[in-house]
Amino acid sequence: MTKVELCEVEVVDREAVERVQASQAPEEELDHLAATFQMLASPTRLRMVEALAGGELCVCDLAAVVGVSASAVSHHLRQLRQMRIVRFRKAGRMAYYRLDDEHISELFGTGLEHVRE
Amino acid sequence: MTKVELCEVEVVDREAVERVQASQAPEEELDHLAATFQMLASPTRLRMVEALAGGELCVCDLAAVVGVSASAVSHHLRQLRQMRIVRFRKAGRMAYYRLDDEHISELFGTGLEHVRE
DNA sequence: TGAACATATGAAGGAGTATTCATATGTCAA
DNA sequence: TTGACATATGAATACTCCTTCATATGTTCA
Repeated sequence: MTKVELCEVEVVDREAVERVQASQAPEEELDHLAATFQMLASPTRLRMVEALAGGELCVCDLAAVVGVSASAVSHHLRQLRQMRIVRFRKAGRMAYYRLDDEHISELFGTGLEHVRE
Repeated sequence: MTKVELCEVEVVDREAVERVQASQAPEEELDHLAATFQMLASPTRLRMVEALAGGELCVCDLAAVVGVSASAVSHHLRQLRQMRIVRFRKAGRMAYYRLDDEHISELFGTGLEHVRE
């Protein structure tokens, strides 16, 4: 029996451990949530989110705001789309992006409050 | 003049770009915010945060809840401490951790709402 | 004091990520 | 229809991160 197994078995407060374990969200939900926060874990993408909080923008203008290439922005936008952080509408050859819902700006705002305090 | 420079200069909606750029948070704040979200971008740390949302726990019990070694948990806790996601009190050789403030569970809750909808 | 223990930390390997470059797709305008 | 353009995407490289293993620190108890 290794030390690791001991540590998992000989908990200090077994009741608390079991209670907390029982209330944990399902694994796929936590994976999804982690992937969502991962999208907000990049200064470039945060700039994009902050920019879109002010209204929709096309890819080119978004690239200008955050100061990276349109290619890089497009790669980021695909990820943000996949995690439903942003959605977009096509208008001819342009694509206008906006935040998906109010949860996103709420996350941004709460996070900013936290780092500012 | 390269294509990238063109794309940065020839924006579609110059006024929008300048307005949005002017309202962007300072760089060090966005870096800090990105690092904060990074802390929430791991299923293991999210489990830890969710566990601590139910009250304080010692390192060993936290390791038991999330199912990783005490060493791994300790490494994570150090990062979470540095970003002020958690704080702790020492009691003899034990260390009891809790969430730093209500922003953290708010972020967790808002994020969970988003992925569940 | 010395052994056992809870926690902390340094180093390292393997996995994942961001950006760039090159190119593809689809749209507009001449 | 052809050329220019906005956006999208695949591949590759450089970079960062998570976990494990080994070890250190500090505390309790015999």
